[in-house]
This record gives sequence, C-alpha cells and structure tokens, in this order.
Amino acid sequence: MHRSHTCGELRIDHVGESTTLSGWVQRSRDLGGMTFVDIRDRYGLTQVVFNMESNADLCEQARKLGREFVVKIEGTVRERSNKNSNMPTGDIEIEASNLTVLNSSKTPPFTIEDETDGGDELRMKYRYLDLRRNPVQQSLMLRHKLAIATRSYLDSQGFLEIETPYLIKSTPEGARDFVVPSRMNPGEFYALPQSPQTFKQLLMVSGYDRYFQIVRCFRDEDLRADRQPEFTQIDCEMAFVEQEDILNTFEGLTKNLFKEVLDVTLGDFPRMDYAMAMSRYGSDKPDIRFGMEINDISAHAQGKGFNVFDSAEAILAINVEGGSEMSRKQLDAITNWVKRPQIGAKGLVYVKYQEEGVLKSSVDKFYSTEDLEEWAKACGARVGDLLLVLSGDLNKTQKQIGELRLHMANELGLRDSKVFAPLWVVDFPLMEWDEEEQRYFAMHHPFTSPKPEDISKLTSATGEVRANAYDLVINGVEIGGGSIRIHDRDEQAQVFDLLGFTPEEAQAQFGFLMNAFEYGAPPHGGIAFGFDRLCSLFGGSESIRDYIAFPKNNSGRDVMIDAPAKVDEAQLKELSLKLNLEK
RNA sequence: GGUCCGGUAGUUCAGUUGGUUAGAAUGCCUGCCUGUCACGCAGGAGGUCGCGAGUUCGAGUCUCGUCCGGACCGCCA
Repeated sequence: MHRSHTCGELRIDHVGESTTLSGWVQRSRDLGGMTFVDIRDRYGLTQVVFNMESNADLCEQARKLGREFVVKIEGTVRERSNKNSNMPTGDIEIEASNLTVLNSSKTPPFTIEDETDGGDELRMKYRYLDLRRNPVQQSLMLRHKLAIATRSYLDSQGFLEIETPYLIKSTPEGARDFVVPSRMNPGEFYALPQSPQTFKQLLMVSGYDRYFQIVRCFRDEDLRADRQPEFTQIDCEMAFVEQEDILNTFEGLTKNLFKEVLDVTLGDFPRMDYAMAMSRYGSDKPDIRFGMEINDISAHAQGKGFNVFDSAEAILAINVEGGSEMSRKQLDAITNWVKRPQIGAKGLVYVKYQEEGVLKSSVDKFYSTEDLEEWAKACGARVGDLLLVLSGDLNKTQKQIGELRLHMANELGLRDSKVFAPLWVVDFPLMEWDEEEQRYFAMHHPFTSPKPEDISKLTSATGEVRANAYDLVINGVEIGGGSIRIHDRDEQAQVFDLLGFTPEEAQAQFGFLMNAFEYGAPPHGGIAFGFDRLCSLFGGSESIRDYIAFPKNNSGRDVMIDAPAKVDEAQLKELSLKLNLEK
C-alpha cells in the first residue's frame, strides 16, 4: 500500500493515527537540527517533519530529497506547535518513521507553484509538469464538474448521449476540414467533423428526439486564445420543437450549470434580435454587463460644414460616463487605438461635457455649444461625461465603435469576470452576401430554416430573410449557437440552390440528408455550446487553453510531442500519397 | 495572407547614445543553523545575448534575412 490518506485530508482529528502518504516533494526546509518536507498530490499539501534528535539517519535521508521526488512517508499524525492557518492541513504534521524514495526527479525547468516562474512556451513543452500545478488542476477539475453537471441535467431531461463518427466526409461549406487519407481507398479521404451536424439531424429522423453529446470537433483554421483546431462542444438536438422550446430548454441547462458549479443564480435571459444587437452594441455578441450603448447622432451632426461627417453614411457615438477629465494624452492613445489597422477607423472625434453649457470637442470649429448639447442629449450624456464619435460606412462603423466600446470598458474595469450577463441573440440573417465570391453564404449553416414570414423573400430579397437561428451570449462571448433546421426536402434544395449549389452538387454532398427528409423527418432544431469557452467563462479566464489538458499553440502545434510531424516514405506510399512542397 | 510585440544565466527579466570583464531576482550546488512553512545566513557555479549575413575600429544594442513564441486582422457556415 502506497498511501492510507491523500496529502489534503489529514486534520487535527487525526492526531495520533499512523498514516502513509505518497506524493511529490513540493519544498523542503532544512533547519540543521530538523528538516521539514512538504508533500503534494492533487488533493493538497502536508508537512512532514524529520528530527536529528529522534532519528538522525532518516533526517539525513530527508535532507537529500530534491524538488519533485516521489516519496512514500510512513509516520504519525501530530499536532503542530506552530500552526499554519494558510493551509488546510496546517494544524498537523507527519512525524516520519520511514521514508521511501519511489522515484527521483531532475530539477524541473520551472517551479511547480501557483505563481510559477515558467513562461507559456516552456510550460507547454513540459505540460505534464505544468499540469501538476494547482491552478491548472483546478481548471481541469472545473471542466470535469461542468461535464458531469451537463450530463446529469440533460439526462434528467430525457436526453440520450449518442456517439457519432469522427471519420466522415469533407464538405465545401464552412471551415476548412482536417482531412485523413484512406489506405484502403487510395486517393480518397475522410474528413474530421467540424460538428456532428448532419448526424444529429439524422438521429432526429430516426426518432431519438432528444440527443446530446459532449463531442470533439475539428476545424483547420487559424488559432486564437479562444480557438483551438480541436475543441469540444455540448452538441444537442431536439425533435418536435420550435425555437421557443429550444431556448427554454437550454436556458434551463445554463442556469442549472451556473447553480450547480458556481452557485450563481441567474434570472431569465433577455432576448435581443440581431439587428438591435448590431445597432446598440455593434456586435452580434454584445457584452451587456455595462451600458455605453451606441447612439446614432447623424441627424444632429450633419449639415454643419464638417465634411468628414457630412460625407459619412453614419455618425455613431458612445458616452463614456465620467470621462471628461481625460487628458489629451489619453485621448490621443484612444485615437491611435482606433486607427490601428485591426480597427481601421480614420480618426476619432471627442466631446468633453465639462460643465453645464461648457462642452469642449475636437471639432469646435464646426459645431456650436448648442450643437454639441444636442449630441450629448441624444447620447444621454451628463456633466462629467465624454462622447467618443466615429463615422463612415454604417456596418463598418458599427463594428468599430463596438470594439471601442469594449476597449473603453476594459480600460475602465467595467468587465468584471465575476458578473454574468447572459442573453439570447435571435433572428439572425439567413444568408450573407460575399463580395469576393459574388454569392450568398449561410450565416449559420445551410441547414438553418428561414423564418416562415420571410420565406416569400427568399428569392426576391435573399439578404433580408431572417433565420430561425439564435446564439447564447454571455459577457460578450458566444457560448452557444443553433437553429431550427429545415426538415423538408424541397426547402433544403431551394436553400442549396440559393447558396450556389447545382442540384447535382447538392445531391452529391448532402443527398443522404435530403433523402432522409423524404422518409418522415420530424420538425427539429438544436444548439451547440462551446464547452471550452464555457469552462473559461466559468473559470474567469480569457484563454481556453487553461482548460484543455494538452492544447495546441498559436501555430496549431503540440510543442510537447512535436506534432504535426513528417511521416516516412513507406507510410506515404501505403497511402498512395506524394508530397508536393513547392510554393 | 497580413499587422504588432517578444527571444539575454535552468527560469523570469534589466541592459542608457554602439564602447572595459553582460547584471538582478529566483532556481541550482556547498557550508552553517532545532519550529520552519517564499525559513534564514555565508559562499559558489552557471551565458553561442535564437540563428545567419551586413554596417562599424568596435554590435546584446543599428540594418536585412530567417527561425521560434505570443496577441490580433483576414479566416472561423
């Protein structure tokens, strides 16, 4: 037996008991006559004491222990004379009677502590050591709790977890596929699923009317802090439902997870249509933890001789409460921020509401105090506030000022990770026009149904058709998204047609689905939650990598195992593949 | 495909206008120390300044290229 207790469980009540602990040496303190060694496992930390007086040999052995040695300690639980209230086991210590080194360790390249001295790169290379650190273990435990709570809740609601294949077929729509060559079918490839979308719809056709799966998905696109090439979804689908049923069901799941895992009680989620989200927040995933909404002041700002505004399609402003004290330097910094290529604004106009009747702006030459008061009124600004104004093309300016809104909120500390503001964004457009390719693309995916009242516009005003699609947004993060699907063959064929598929292409790519619709497909719809993002939201971190045991780096590499890697010639030959590495 | 930031001791970083032997903290090693818990004290070892060219009397420092890491834009139905 290597242990009778974990390193996190012994308390004052255990005093006098004999115990066996196994774990890693966190740190040792050699005081000459006695040596303290802290032993760590994922449950906690326990102090072991060795004394020259009572057992000199053992104490000598203990002095030789290095960090991260794996040891087995046999001894007696004793009350400490000097207690440490900072640790749960701080009232007791183990007086060792025996010490076994189960394995030695090289000195790790970084310290295995909460505040490690290791940088990201090194920690990823030695991820197995990073995973020993308490904050990382806490993150993975949080992930586990969320997964268990999800399964438990959905099970209680009658959902079945059903696995779908990972080796499927590549499709042209959507993200790039990861592709897997087939040895037995030379020249042919599987693709890894971007989501189990079509399979879960087929399960609906098959009558499994409540399905879910915590499932890995794959997309061969560039990475971000919140985007990995393989990621996990809580993928769900229901039959015989309308949008309202889905929203209620998964609002229920979300509330339950917050209650179970964080003990946070959420009220009912507000609903906001896409058009309003864009006009008020400049984003389809608004952060509504704070106000600072976007105001259109075009009516007040045009026709006064300021050419930049007069020639703009839209003039949009946000009101930064209490911002009128900002220095020239601060305002210049904000101006530079919006002018960065990533934002791409040409410039920034500001108005400081300094006192009643005193408004100072960067465009005083063109606007009177009365004009500026009009703006302030339109934005609900009061004395002490600051207006920030961007102008230009409506869609672009909306997004830019939406970004500025988030930037200012970050600067002002308005985005508290302990506060949760969920909402449903609904009524997304069905399709978006792509200038480059001169065709429509499905905004959600091609299986999304149009709103019945907009179906008449499908061919005449395609871009105006709204979809039965919805996103769950929390704190400006898209946590989930879904739709009521098309379940009628002809309607699905029409949508493929609008997306530029020939009937033959549609049949070749998605014939299996459309054929299935001919055999009694029930009305159905669903949603998928980004599970990694949900974890990071619950854990209060920006990066999902903290919640993935073995994540990929910025370039999609696993630096620990050094993947991807070349395969040898024989392997290529077996797969009937030849490399063409010219650029 | 693009923009920006970074790469100096095991690690995290500093390094002025281009100028003597490249520093700090921490970790590591040695010694001392009986109540520490970031123990303390004393001493020591540890460097291809990512790599390659160039400018210069002289490059960690400037220029170009390249590799690696990070953030972002495009992309992500």
